[in-house]
Amino acid sequence: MSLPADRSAQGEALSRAVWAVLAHQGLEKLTVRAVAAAAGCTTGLVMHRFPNRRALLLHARQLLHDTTRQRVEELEAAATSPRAALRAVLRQGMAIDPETTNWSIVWLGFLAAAVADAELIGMHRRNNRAWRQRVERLVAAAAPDWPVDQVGAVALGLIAMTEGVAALAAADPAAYPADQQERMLDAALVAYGLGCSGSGRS
Amino acid sequence: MSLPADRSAQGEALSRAVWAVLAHQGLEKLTVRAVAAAAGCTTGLVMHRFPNRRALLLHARQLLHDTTRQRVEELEAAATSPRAALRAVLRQGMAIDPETTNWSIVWLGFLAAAVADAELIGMHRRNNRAWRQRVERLVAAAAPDWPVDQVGAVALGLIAMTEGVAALAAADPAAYPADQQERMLDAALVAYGLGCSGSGRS
DNA sequence: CTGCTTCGGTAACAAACGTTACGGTAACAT
DNA sequence: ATGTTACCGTAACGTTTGTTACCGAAGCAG
Repeated sequence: MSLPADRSAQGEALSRAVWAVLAHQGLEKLTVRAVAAAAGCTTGLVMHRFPNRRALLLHARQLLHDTTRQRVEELEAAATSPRAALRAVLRQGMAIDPETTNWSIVWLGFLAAAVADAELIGMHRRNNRAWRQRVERLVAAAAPDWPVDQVGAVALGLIAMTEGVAALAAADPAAYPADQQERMLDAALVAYGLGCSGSGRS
Repeated sequence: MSLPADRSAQGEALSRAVWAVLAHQGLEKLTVRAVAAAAGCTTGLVMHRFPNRRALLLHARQLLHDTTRQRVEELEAAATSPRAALRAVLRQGMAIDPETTNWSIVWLGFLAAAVADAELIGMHRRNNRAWRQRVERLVAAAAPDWPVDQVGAVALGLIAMTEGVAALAAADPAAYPADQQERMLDAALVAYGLGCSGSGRS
């Protein structure tokens, strides 16, 4: 496993190593040496690329957000209807395959690390508020005649539900298989009056 | 701050110190010395009460579950109707005051710590599956004529929603005030057809 | 070929960690 | 009063942590 020559690409590779350690070894083992080992280099390279450990974590956190936002925007652009867009965006927030499960674990790790770090918690709040506004916009587009507070309550319910099931499924994949998560999401969308055809529900 | 003389009460006090450190300093600062300082004793007492740090964490984790279960059972017993019981039990799972917010942060910390600890993740799964069965039972009691899979999907949605909003509110209390969480819960219950009178909704 | 800069690995540092060993004190039994 | 036991604070152990300093190799200019 060799690192890329480009400088910013190295920072990205190191951030990916942070995600890998966070997903497989947990926050307590998230040391500079473990990240270096996961990236296939030594601690020297890590400390030459970032001034200290916190800067490495902050970069990895921001890159995680940028990556998910880009993926979400692609999903939203590819959707054929507002309700399909809402469902697709919410769906990727759950833990329905090994990749999204990993992201959920990493997300949990960063959240736990943010408890004692003002900058990390600030990044979380900025990113999460943007995420919330996006879902509110999607809900409003899917139900144009709803009053504002209903849009807010339903969007909050959907956000919390996907975030919560992602955490639960990440911690216990056997008890929360992908199809149960999808049924849960579709049942909620139908109950809220936001069900969309084409999702395979009877 | 003096510790109680009774032996098991000391273990409980130390577990409470674990919660305090986890809530205010985060998982990364959860050291034996920090716990001892929070409990008002030295590391000697901690290591005489528990064989090692992991045993301390495991005890604190189990005590957290036992405490919440007891509180939930009291709420359930005090409810006047199945739907009121469901709502009361779900409500306490959110982060609607400083106390429940603290518990959410502690819960997140244990979940993040469980990533690399087989015993911690086992405890989480046992406890969470019991919690899920309880909510499914409450949903079935609140809607006796539902088929089993609908009970499961709705219960999962409610569990995930409260768990998720607790995490979100714990990380950003200003953006997720208590009344928004309650409105979210009531909107979901009404949408699922589980709304109960007396919750103050118009 | 020689000098200079850039890069990254090696080794070491102080601090903090979990854990262990020891010592002193209080309570109880005899 | 004396021996015994339980209790817990003190101090130290070896290890691991983040961070720093140093050193050799590679690339380029002259």
